[in-house]
Amino acid sequence: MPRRTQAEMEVIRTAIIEAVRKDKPMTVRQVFYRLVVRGVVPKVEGRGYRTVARELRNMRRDGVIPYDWIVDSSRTVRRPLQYGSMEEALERAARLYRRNLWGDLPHYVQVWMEKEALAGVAWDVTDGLGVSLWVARGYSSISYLYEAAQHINRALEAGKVAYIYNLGDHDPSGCDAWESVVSELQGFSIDDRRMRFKRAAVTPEQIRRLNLPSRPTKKTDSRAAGFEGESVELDALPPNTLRQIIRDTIEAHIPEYIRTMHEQVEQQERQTLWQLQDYL
DNA sequence: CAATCCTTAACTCCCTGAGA
DNA sequence: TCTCAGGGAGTTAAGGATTG
Repeated sequence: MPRRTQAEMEVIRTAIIEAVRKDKPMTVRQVFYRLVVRGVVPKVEGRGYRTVARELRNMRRDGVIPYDWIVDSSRTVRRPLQYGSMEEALERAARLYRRNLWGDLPHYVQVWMEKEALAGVAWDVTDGLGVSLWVARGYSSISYLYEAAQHINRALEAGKVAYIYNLGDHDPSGCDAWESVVSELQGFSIDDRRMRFKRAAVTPEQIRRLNLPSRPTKKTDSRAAGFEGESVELDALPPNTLRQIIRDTIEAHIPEYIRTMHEQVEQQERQTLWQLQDYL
């Protein structure tokens, strides 16, 4: 494959700016997928992802794209949490106070995502509904699965039924990676009869109903044998549709009156925390 | 039966060779 | 000739097929 001409690169750069301006802040991979869906770059590492990643870096260095339009969610800072005063600590506690919505519900819910790129999109929803979000990053690690299983087991011990939902690509590796999460979590479970696993996206039904853009299934994928049809990226789902799917999935476990009551109690308790400052 | 290679995701730096 | 697109290789965690 010959290298691209400057004119061709200019087309890519224009598409990048357009995509980022519309959906910022985004990860590099999100931008890459946007361009793949639009057919601007191929879905290959070398001439696709890497080109987008490099151009994004250059454009940020050149000041064409602001640094805070692009986020790197794969690297985090560990920094000490410190307060200037007790008032400050109380203020923070009041602001961040969250009452456990699930305490009185008979179900426990976990959401699993295949890739980090869309965790930011999903987090808004899962966080708001008090549900943990687990990002496997392709195939999960045994350590991560064990940790998730500890949370599930605590819920099972409390007599709850655990619902574990998955969002991932509809491709051989994506489906297989989820299968492996299911079997590992079952293996760690103290009672796998009270566990329910469900793929929330991408499902063949969603591909048909939402007319999602597909790509040919990679024949080189060692798991391609036996996989039916075209592959569809989770990224092919519009962000708002993805959020709605997650919201609907979780809210199915929360009766409306419980939620209303919960919000009222939480508000009162937060108020109490604010008032504690008067005693300092 | 163990080693090797390819697959998933998200990033980076370094170097080569083709386009300007 | 010189710049820059793209390939190679690297970090972490895995599974599966093939090779020796």
